[in-house]
Amino acid sequence: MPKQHYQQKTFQLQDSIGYLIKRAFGAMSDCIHGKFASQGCSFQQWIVLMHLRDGLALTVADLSRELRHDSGAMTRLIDQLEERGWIARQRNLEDRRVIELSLTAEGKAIAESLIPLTVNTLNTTLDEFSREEVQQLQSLLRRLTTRLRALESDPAAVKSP
Amino acid sequence: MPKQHYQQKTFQLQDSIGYLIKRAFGAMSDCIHGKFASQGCSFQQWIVLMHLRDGLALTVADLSRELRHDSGAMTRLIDQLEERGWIARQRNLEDRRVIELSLTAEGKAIAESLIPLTVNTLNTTLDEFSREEVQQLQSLLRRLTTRLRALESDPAAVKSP
DNA sequence: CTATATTCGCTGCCCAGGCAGTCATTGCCG
DNA sequence: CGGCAATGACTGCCTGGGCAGCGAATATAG
Repeated sequence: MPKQHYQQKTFQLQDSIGYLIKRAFGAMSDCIHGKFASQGCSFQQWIVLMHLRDGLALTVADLSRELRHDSGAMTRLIDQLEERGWIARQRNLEDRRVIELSLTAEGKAIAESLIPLTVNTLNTTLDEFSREEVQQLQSLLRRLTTRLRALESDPAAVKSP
Repeated sequence: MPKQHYQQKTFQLQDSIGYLIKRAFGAMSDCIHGKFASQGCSFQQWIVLMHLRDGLALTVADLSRELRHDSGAMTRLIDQLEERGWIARQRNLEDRRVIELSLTAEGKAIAESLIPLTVNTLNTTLDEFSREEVQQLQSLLRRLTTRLRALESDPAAVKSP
């Protein structure tokens, strides 16, 4: 029997963690997309460039998993970035199914030039929060996500933690 | 000069509050949409029904604002719910631009029958969290959203809080 | 070695949602 | 009263992302 954080009879949408996260996510998206809109590089495109720069992903499949996207959607995103000359495709010779992605010099420059915009936006947004509060929020969000993914992959985990 | 929660030289995407919220939101969406998928009523449709049931919104414009949707998207959502016989449209006689929405008996029954699914999902998800932690998370998310919206509507608020 | 399964990148199709424009109605102000 | 802006609901158009399916390449089983 799980804890009764919410009761059926008194349930209010506005108190739901899901509602609050959706709201925060929406506000955050509006904010950052607005800032990037005038930069000639969308926020999503920048995220891809940063993943490549930091070695978090090397292939289309990597990026799809990281960004929780369909591989088809990712192909089209990569197409755009390649057209702009920011990334290059090269087929892997050892496993010819794989296409290795790499940043061009121009792509790297664009990616790095936009770091301050993101960092400043985050710092400005969190200006009223103490260091401890930010760490609490990070920790709570990480635990929540971990829990949700565990339940998703193994619903039986509810009773045997 | 805002606090330096993040630095440009050491910035890592994985630590960003934005990244963590997006991840949590995605996991939460997957979880709840999966649960609703087999119920013949999508989660979004249920949200609309609940708003009407609880008087949080009475018109298409209300719902658009509440759910941060375009009025066009909302019109189409309402179309579906009307086709299913869960809500009814009636033109307001005092202001003939407005269409008042109301739940049918069937719509109300569907909405209420799905409350336990949502409440149980939330409680199960948050089972490993203490009451204090849930309240902290709610509070932090509310403050974050408030801050983001304030910055959006009045960027000058950065320097004069 | 052959056959089957899996992975990878890609494509066509569909749907949800945002944008802009329309029409009707209402409010405001000279 | 007349003109004009604002609001509400709705519609076509376009984009982005999910889904299913493809062909090529690789891994694994018999």
